[in-house]
Amino acid sequence: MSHILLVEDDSDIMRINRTFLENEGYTVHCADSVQTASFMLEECVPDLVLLDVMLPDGDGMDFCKILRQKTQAPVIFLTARDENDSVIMGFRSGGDDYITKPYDLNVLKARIEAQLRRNVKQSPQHPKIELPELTVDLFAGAATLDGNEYSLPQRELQILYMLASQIGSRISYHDIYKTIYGCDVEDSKNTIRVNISRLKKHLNMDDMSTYEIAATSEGEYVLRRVIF
Amino acid sequence: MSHILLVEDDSDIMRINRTFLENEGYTVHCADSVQTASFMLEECVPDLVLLDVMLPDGDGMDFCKILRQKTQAPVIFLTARDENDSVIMGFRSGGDDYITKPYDLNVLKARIEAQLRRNVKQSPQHPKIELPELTVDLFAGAATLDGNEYSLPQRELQILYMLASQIGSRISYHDIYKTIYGCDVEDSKNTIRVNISRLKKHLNMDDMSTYEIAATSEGEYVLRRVIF
DNA sequence: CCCTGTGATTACAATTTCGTAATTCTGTTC
DNA sequence: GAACAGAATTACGAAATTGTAATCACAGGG
Repeated sequence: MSHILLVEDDSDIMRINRTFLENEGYTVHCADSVQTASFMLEECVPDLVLLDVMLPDGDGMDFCKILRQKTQAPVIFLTARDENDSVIMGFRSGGDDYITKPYDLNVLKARIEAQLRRNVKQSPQHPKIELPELTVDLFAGAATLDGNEYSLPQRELQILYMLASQIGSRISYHDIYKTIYGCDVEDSKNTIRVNISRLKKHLNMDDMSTYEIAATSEGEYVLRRVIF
Repeated sequence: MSHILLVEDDSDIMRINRTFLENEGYTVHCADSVQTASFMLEECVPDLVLLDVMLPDGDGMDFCKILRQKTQAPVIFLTARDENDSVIMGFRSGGDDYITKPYDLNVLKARIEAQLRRNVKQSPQHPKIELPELTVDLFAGAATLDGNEYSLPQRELQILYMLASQIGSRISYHDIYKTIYGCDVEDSKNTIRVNISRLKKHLNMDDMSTYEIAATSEGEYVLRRVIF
């Protein structure tokens, strides 16, 4: 279940919140000052932070900025102030929500759930190139062609990625080599040639494939969609 | 230099354009019908297409849609019509510009250059995670930590990518294994552990690094920014 | 102080990766 | 057809990758 870091200097409020949240199934870590909270951050890893704005040894908003460098966990400010300026400052310092005291515990619960929901739905969507019948997934190190998936070694994947990201335009040996290796060498052609050959074999590219890698007479390669 | 595919059925206009463009240093491929143009596409790989809307054997806009599946080269329509509907149709079918006859050759040149410029500036920007003092580049297969660049093997890169994309939140062995291998196995812990150990070594992670990979007592890992 | 369990690291070996070089293929010119 | 050039593929071996298993480190409990 989710871990919540509760930063609050009023011991009554802390106790009430803690009990309530623990009953809801959360693991609660408590701190009553900026210093303690900073220390706790080293120990626990919160999924969400409930942060009082007024703390004995500092401002919750300043703490929020520091916290933001460590985690992207949502921060909900708890405060007595409800002036617009304060709210704006809260959001500006990286807060995700702002609840003014006194508040209903079920409202608190609902807002916590909303924040946690938002955070999980930000599911990892890896960068991918998706063309009809061809995809290139850098994270997975794999590509699909005509419905089949093939995992590819780095060099081949890099080349395919470059070609696919500029489908239909010519890319020189030179450019490919430079992009992949960072520099250029006299005899870069052969290396690229060999790797493209390997790529084609790995992908089972043949006359029936939807795509072909064609070479121009000027030392360039093109990925092209074959239309029958 | 750039290759231009010129599709135009009026032989006078074609000749004039061709001569002019070749003098400007372009390589020009000519076609006088949709069929010829389709055929030429198999031979040449244009960087830009000049397309007459009215062709003897079909509509330039239909051809444009076909062409779009093969290449993202910019398409400039050349036409006598200048009704709004036609212009809109042209853009809708995938065109990038629309020039009405008669036109000044230098205007044509300027528009061609503008399109080609737009296309090169779309330079390849690889997907990257960039945090302060830490970057992860899936394309290059490398990461930087505290100013030093390290190239990483796939497994370690995948793990670092997952951790970095959710800095400060806990990720279970389970999740990591499932994301990387697609399935989950009974004894997934060890594999992940070993790879994280290797990752730390590759990155020269120590007490002085800006980031640390911490394990929780619940079988999870967290990437955290260390604040001194 | 010795177990013991768990996490971290190291060792090892099968496999993969990948640049270089050799060979084959293909089209062009004479 | 021979000769050639350049492209494509194959061959090869050094190096890297990576899952598994063994070992080490270390805290908690008897």
